[in-house]
Amino acid sequence: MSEKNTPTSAEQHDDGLGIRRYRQIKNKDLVKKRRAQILEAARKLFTKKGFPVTTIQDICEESGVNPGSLYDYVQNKDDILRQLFKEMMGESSEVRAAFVPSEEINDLDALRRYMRTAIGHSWTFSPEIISLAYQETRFLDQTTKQEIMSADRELIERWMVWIKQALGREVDQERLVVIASLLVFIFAFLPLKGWTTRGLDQDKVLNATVEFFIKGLGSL
Amino acid sequence: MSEKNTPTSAEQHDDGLGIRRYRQIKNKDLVKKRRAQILEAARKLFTKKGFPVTTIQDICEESGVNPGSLYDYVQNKDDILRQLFKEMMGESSEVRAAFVPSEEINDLDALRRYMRTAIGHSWTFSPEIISLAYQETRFLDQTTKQEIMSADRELIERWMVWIKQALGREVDQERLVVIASLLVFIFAFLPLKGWTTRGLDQDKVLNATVEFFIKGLGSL
DNA sequence: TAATTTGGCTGACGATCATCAGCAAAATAC
DNA sequence: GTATTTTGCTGATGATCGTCAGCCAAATTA
Repeated sequence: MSEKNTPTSAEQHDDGLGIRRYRQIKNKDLVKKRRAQILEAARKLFTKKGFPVTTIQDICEESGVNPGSLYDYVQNKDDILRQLFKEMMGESSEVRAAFVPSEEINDLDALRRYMRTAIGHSWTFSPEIISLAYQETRFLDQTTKQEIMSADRELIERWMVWIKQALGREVDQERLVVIASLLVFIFAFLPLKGWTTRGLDQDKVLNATVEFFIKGLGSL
Repeated sequence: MSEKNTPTSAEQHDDGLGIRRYRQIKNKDLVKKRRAQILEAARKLFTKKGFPVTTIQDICEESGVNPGSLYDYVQNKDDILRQLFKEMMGESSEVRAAFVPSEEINDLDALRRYMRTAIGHSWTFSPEIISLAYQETRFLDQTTKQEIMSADRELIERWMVWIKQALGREVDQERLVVIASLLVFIFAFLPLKGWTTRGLDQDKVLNATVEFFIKGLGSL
């Protein structure tokens, strides 16, 4: 990633929070608070401008943390992106857990209801996070990248199960994969193209999308 | 965009090809050739690494053009991205023109056939170009960005017409917009997520996608 | 209140990058 | 074969950015 500008610093300590520097901040609550500030600002900026063009100074201005202090709370710029993803992954798997359908999905109506909740949720909750996840992935290390990919895959598999349950019959597996992929894909990417649906109200888009998908299942 | 590192150069000329420098290359064929080299290399690199992290040196290495010479053929780094888009837009509108359906789309079968051609084509032809178009848009100036957006919009409108013709009846306009948008969206973005469909052969994905869409039209 | 610790912040270092001036080499003209 | 134009390329310039050492103030402790 950014191999540049990495002077070697002598006398580093490890505070168990992942920060390495010649001194450590003792007040853990403060560390948490500042780190949260930094990540929040970074999320906003990375989303808007992208990781590489966002400067540490930008982050400092947006978060109110002084450039001199910033390195007391995060390891380096790359670390900020990594932390952000950790947070997101945790968040979104929590969310996903919370959004395991509250009812058994045994018919199309149940599927429809759940789909509406799930899509609606993913659209309103984290448009920018998702955009971040898919656009800035390339700047992450291999492991984090793979985590994201497997999360995606897992989600696809869940939808395959739900769809099959809703239809209540055996279906062509290969087609099922494709459709479930399209579904997850739409979830993730529509926020990115907010301008596509500009002028239409969210609710109508949501309805149209859900009905379209339900009908589309007829191809299975 | 990159407001940095822009020393003012005295005594500039304009060669009518958009290059401004203290001297101009006389051999127009050479200019064309070198520029093509540069753009080809840039396309490859921007696609793989992204615009901001690709350095001029990278482009020089990949293209074989010397860093000292490069500025004889393009204005600056931003210009390279802009040129690339111009090229792509020209290319793709040519392609789109060529792919105006060869037959009247008066029923679902004709639509199905055309959809297969169009999607298949857009998937095989320019996965990386499309990725470029959508991921690096934010680094372009407002005008170029708007060009792209309106090309997209235009395409959506065409599909709205074709779909309506295929169905041969009046349909809910708002839903139609959504579906056409989804279609164009899928066109553009699936190549990006090549890994989604990894392990499945293109042809099956294509079939499943088309059939899914055709069935989905039932929601109109 | 004095001594000590802890955190905020100024200023600087080293690295990289885009850009280009000026010279060497090649090509062309004479 | 010399003179002149045209292109290739070395080397430098200015700007920015990530990173951090070290000084100062505030807070805590004694």
